[in-house]
Amino acid sequence: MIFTTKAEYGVRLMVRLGELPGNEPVSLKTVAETERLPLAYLERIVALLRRAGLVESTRGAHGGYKLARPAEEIRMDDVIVALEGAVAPMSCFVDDTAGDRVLCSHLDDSGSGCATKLLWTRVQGGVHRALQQTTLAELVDFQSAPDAVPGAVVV
Amino acid sequence: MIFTTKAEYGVRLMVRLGELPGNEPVSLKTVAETERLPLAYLERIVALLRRAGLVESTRGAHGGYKLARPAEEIRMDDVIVALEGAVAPMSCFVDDTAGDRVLCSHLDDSGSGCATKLLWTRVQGGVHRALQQTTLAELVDFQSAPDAVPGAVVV
DNA sequence: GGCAACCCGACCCCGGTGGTAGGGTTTGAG
DNA sequence: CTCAAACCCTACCACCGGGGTCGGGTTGCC
Repeated sequence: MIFTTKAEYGVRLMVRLGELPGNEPVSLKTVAETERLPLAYLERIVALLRRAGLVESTRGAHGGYKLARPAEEIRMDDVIVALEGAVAPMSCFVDDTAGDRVLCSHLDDSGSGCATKLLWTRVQGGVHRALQQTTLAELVDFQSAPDAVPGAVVV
Repeated sequence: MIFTTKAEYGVRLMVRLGELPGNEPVSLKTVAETERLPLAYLERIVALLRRAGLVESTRGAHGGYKLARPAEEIRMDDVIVALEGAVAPMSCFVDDTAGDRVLCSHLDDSGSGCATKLLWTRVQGGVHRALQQTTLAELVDFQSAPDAVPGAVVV
């Protein structure tokens, strides 16, 4: 049960963008070097963030990327969805974004839903809440000063 | 971000075992047929549950499996760990079972931990709590009578 | 116009998931 | 005592997605 490196790298990229004044765009090359990540791969990852409207790009020489919104207003929920697609604990889980209905595809029969449905729903809820209640700004603060952030998981 | 079918099949197996009187062992063949799962694969899965002490087996003719403890006392946390190994949102996550320390392996440098640490820790906490607060008995009840269980995710 | 950057599609290697095959070994029933 | 039903185990395999690379294109400041 893991996120892929897309999420890891993408989040680290976002944190980098979030920890500086903010108007000047940062080149991917810079990020790739300081974070020691493969540049070509990062390019594909940042494309996901751009299409999701989380970062903005300026092309040409001295171009780069910057956050589309201030870090305080970016919920990690959105970031992860942009990077990984809808977060679901099981492949048969399709959540229409409304948030309550959950479908289990391997049900050809009628009657009682699969027993695991309840469990996966709760797990998904737990992940969703954790992601939604964390902002990019918190991660930025955490990196510059660990221990300073009340690591406590939301109640 | 998904669990594998090991978790899915294993949980369904446990639910089957949990929904009957309980003393008589059930043969895997029966479960495989009613759940329409491949028998040979189920055998490998149930071995994980047995080694974890969650089910007991009786060999020989008319043998089978039964729960080692009443369903009310089985937390899904234990079941998932037995089936999938330690649940971690990111491959570099190694949690010593104490529960608080989290190590991130791709840190060769000193100083500030990777920024994503805070995020993965919270996600892991969310999953852990969801699994720990759900008992097998709840799933059994849910299957026989959906809607009857307060689907609400723990607070 | 040249170089630095963003863009994009095609391609590739590898490990793990999700099985199957084929054999044991235990034990109740006839 | 024998047979068959069940548990048990190891070895093997196909496919797919993750985690990249390569090579080129397009923009636009100096």
